[in-house]
Amino acid sequence: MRQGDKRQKILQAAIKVFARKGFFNSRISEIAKEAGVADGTIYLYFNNKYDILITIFEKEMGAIIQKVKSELAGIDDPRKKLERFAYLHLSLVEENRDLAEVIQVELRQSTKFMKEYRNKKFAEYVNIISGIVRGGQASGVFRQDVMPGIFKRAFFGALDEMSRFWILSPRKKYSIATAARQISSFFLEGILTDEARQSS
Amino acid sequence: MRQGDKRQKILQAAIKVFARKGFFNSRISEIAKEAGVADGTIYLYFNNKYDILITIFEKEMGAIIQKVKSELAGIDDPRKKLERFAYLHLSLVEENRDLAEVIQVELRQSTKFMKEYRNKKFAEYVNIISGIVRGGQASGVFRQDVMPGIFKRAFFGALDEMSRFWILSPRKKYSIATAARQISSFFLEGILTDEARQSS
Amino acid sequence: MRQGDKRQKILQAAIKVFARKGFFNSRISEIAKEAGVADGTIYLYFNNKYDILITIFEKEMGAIIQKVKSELAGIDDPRKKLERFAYLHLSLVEENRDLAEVIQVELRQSTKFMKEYRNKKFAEYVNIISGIVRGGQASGVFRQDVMPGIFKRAFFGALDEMSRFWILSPRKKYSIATAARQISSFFLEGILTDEARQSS
Amino acid sequence: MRQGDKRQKILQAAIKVFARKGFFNSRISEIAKEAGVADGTIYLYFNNKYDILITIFEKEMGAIIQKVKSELAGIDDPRKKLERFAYLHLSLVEENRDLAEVIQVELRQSTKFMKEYRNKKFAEYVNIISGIVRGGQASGVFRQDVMPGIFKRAFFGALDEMSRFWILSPRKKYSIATAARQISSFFLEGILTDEARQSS
DNA sequence: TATGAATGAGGTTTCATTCAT
DNA sequence: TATGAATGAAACCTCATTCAT
Repeated sequence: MRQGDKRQKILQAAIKVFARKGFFNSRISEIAKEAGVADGTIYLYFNNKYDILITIFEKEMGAIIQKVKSELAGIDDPRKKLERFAYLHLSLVEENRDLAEVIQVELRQSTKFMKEYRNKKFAEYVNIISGIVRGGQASGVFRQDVMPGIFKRAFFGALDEMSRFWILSPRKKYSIATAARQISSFFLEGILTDEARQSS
Repeated sequence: MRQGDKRQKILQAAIKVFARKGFFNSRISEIAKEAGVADGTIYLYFNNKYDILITIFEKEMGAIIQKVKSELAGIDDPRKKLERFAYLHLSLVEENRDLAEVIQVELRQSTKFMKEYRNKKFAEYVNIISGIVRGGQASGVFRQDVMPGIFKRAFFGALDEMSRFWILSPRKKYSIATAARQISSFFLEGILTDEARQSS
Repeated sequence: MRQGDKRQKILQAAIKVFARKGFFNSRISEIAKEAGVADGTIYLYFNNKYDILITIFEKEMGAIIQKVKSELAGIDDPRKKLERFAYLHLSLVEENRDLAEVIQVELRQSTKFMKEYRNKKFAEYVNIISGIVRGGQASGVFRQDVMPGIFKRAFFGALDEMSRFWILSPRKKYSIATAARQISSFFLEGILTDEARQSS
Repeated sequence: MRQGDKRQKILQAAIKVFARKGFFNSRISEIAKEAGVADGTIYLYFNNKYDILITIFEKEMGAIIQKVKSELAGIDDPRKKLERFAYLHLSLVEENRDLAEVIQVELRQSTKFMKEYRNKKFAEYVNIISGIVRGGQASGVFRQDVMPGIFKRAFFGALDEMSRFWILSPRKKYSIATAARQISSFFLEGILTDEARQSS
């Protein structure tokens, strides 16, 4: 067996089980069974149950960040970048439902996770958004009074809530593309009609 | 002791403890201690630990919905309504940090909570937003192509993520009013400059 | 309310509940409810849960012994006495199913009950049987080699097992009279045919 | 350690503890200690406390039935069979006091045990007796008017009550052989003197 | 006497983790 | 490396009993 093959199997199994049951309701024995290894084997690769969770987050978030950054690198227009980010985020959630559920739940799960662990990967991901905003402000496409630190959270939150909805509901009313376009349009142009805009 | 006084004490204690430790890491004995009652007393008022959580959510969400609805009733302009909603949401979080944390965590906590319990209260809260949007569309202030079902999630998600940030970070860079104004401005007007808007 | 009225109510309720659930699975609160009194009231009349059980046994066994003794007093023939005892025993069980169940279960329940409590009432009851035997031996009706100490247990055991069966099975195949006659005939005449008897 | 060795140890320990304290007053921790295993280990072999009790009953009754049946197979005369059964029963009780106590107590313990669990093993055991009776009736040794269904209970009850007495009293007045002979003689020949028999 | 809310000791059971093989 | 039987700490919850009213 290839080095790390078993480790990978355990991580995949954990994602499945954590997504299905939640971290606290998941049993090490269940992960072991799902991974096809013995309970004890897990402790050869991970320090404890919580360590598996952290590892999933670190590893997968790293991959996601890589992917999103490289995809966005080829786009110049900040507007397109934002819309693309929205599409990528929702697509990734769609393609990795289990992982998405784990990250979503555990991201809030324990204060411990968020407070102690001072989530660098998460910050890096969200900072892609503020980077886009700053770029757009520099090129005069985005308003100067937009505070990137607020925007990044608002934009991420919007996408994240949409994702949660999709994870919970088996069938979607809207396509990913539609949702991504709608959400970016909210943030880019707002929801006012032209008349309303002029009158304000 | 007044009827219900002890029940109330237990609920307040639970909010504190759940916020501090998370639901699964909270111990009944700790809640009892915090409430100044015996462990067993808790079971005179609640069926089990989970029942406490549900009760907190139901009760407090109910109160919040009441408050928000009545506050918004006095406002006509949909734009103001939206901004006011943002402000109220962030204020409520600020004023009830522990409760906010519990609701935030538990809202995602267990799939169980969200799937089984079919969160009516939560839906009711979020639907306040879509109601505002529909009102604005009817009066021609908001664009017709805005999908209220997507908007409500995006707007709530934005506020919610902002709240999470505030709950986790002891000190805020921005005032509530600033954040509320920024976020509503994103959604109302977008972040494009006038030039960018015209060129698009 | 008459003195002792409430005490009586509690005892009756306890018999019902103990019979239904068994001593250990019975709750004081359930007895209280069945008796129509408050939980605390029970402790005005009894020291503890176990005390209720003991009291039931003492009290009811006393009454039964009285009744059986007085009924048998009018019979001379030891054979008739034995058969009458059997009939009375089975009838009493039939008429007081709940009580019978409680006594039967608790008679074996805890060694505690039997060992510590050195069941005088029970001994007195069983000794009615050995009394009959000794009487019969004195009058030459019963064989001299019969050991009354063994006989009393065998006879009581036979009736008791029959009762248990009846308590457990809702419908009886045999009438009480039939069973009483059969059982006494076993003990009086045995089950051998005349041929078998002569050949032995 | 041999497979099942630990399971066996737990069962033996449980028999000891149940006999000493009764089922409800026995603590899992006590059984574990007696068996020399950790509390949790018990749950690797049994679902719960009650399951241990059931297992003891099933397993041991099965063994007893085997033993008694095979011993009786070598005897032809129904009279001898009956006497032998009595002797075996009392001997088994004598040799397995703890087990006997557990079975005796739990056999009556909870209605649950008797009603829900539909005691097949127990029925099988008692039916050995009715089998003997029917055999004896077929060969003309036992009277035709004897109802085997009543007899089996009467005979078993007699032995069982005798056993209970022995379990409770440390020292026996009579030998097992004596008791077995007396009891079978009651049932075979009755207790009437020849004169009384002829006069009746 | 009567109440019933409150107590809190304690038991069953679970499950992350260990370690001998 | 891998196993999985064994561990044992610890938590939820029950319920007999108390006591202020």
